[in-house]
Amino acid sequence: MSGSVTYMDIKTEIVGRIRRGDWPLDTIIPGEVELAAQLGCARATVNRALRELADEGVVERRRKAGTRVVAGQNRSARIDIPVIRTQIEAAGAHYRYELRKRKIVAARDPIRARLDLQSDQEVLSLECLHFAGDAPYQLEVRWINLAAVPAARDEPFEQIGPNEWLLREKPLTDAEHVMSAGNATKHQASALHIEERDAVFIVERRTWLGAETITWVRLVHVGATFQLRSRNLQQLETD
Amino acid sequence: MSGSVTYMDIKTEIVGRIRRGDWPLDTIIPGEVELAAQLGCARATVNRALRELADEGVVERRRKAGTRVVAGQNRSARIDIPVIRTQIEAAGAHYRYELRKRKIVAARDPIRARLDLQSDQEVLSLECLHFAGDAPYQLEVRWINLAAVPAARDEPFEQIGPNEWLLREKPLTDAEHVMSAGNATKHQASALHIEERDAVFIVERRTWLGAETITWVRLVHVGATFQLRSRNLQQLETD
DNA sequence: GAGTGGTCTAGACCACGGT
DNA sequence: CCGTGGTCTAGACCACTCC
Repeated sequence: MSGSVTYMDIKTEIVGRIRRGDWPLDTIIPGEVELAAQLGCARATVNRALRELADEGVVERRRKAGTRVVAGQNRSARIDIPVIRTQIEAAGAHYRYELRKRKIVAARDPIRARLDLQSDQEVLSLECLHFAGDAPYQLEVRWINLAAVPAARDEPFEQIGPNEWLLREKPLTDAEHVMSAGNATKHQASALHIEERDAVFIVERRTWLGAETITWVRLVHVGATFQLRSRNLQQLETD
Repeated sequence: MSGSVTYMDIKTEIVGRIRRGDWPLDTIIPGEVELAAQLGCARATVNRALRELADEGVVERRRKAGTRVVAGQNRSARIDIPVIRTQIEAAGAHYRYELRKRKIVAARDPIRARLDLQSDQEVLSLECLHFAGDAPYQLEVRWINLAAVPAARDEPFEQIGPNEWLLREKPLTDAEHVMSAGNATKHQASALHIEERDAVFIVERRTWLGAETITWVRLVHVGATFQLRSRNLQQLETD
């Protein structure tokens, strides 16, 4: 019996064959039934291995057509957008939060579109600053859809940031992130204690609960000190 | 029998319960066996649903301890780093490639460390420019580990960019991306036809084949026109 | 129409990790 | 120790899609 063949074994074996050149790009690899026979395991095990490889972008699968090698074509990466307090404290710095603005307004056009609102519904407009030690780290400009999150109307956001508050109060089902670079505006520069036109790294996030848009936020970071990292490990055995 | 319960049904149901507040943050939800009984399906089906939810960061699983709700804590997003030609052509623009520099050198320190080289091994240093129509779109500065990719020594890279060439020639098992914002250096500004200190969006990528580092590349984009997007859909039914 | 992946099931054994 | 998740199996039926 000698221990079963695991789905990890199969992934390693298949990536190995691709790597060795046995299965060049665009090759249609053998079907699940045949692989199961070759490798001496159940089809379900092969299926799990191939499903994960497809998920990682190594192969592409289509019914009837089979499984095709596309390794490397789809450069997809998984990034973690850090929770600000966690990130700052992980770096060993003291985290401080400051509310700069809090105002209930009728949604005008750029915001109305982003929150997907029909009429001039009320939204909560917030501006906050997050510090790492004494240095400003992130400027947060946020709009919250009050129709979706009525409880936000009574929350002062003086002790707790809207990010953490929303995480606690409101589950979410869906998120969109847009990352870009920009030159600091006068306003951003003065808030972040940098020079005007210094580079800033901007993350814009929209979140939904079902079909309802909850919030839109622009997170502005000092470009010189901020990075997003991703590492996709295949966890292959050494050979 | 009324059609089986699918793992998707289970995911929807569980996210629904979390959303409705039945299972607040940090709740330990029922075990697989019990859920299978409740929902009328096999344990394997529940397992698949929970495994995927864990993968998406909605819950956290530990043997013996059970499955805990952590929804929203881990903001992870999947982004696709576009293949430059595809991206430009998808936008309806003409793609043009230009080689600006090609040189074989002994790896000095910043590069040696990035490529994880032991001694002063030879590396291929390249600089290329990618155009969308007439406008420079991306400046590519790349080093290739010649020990790992000897064939690159004989490739002129005049007709084909190193990105596309490497994708064809060399599989990869692992990739790391670092994204940041910066102010254009004089060199970058002149290459990209922008002003010095204009914001640039920088993606740095390292790739590996097994334990061997293949290449390190810095991709510099005009900040005002470049974005990375991600959208994590939960694909829940409307309710 | 027929072949391939997509999924469910029922049962089994294993491995990790709280107690 | 022993409960929980982690995985494998063997078999079955279904759904998509290419021919």
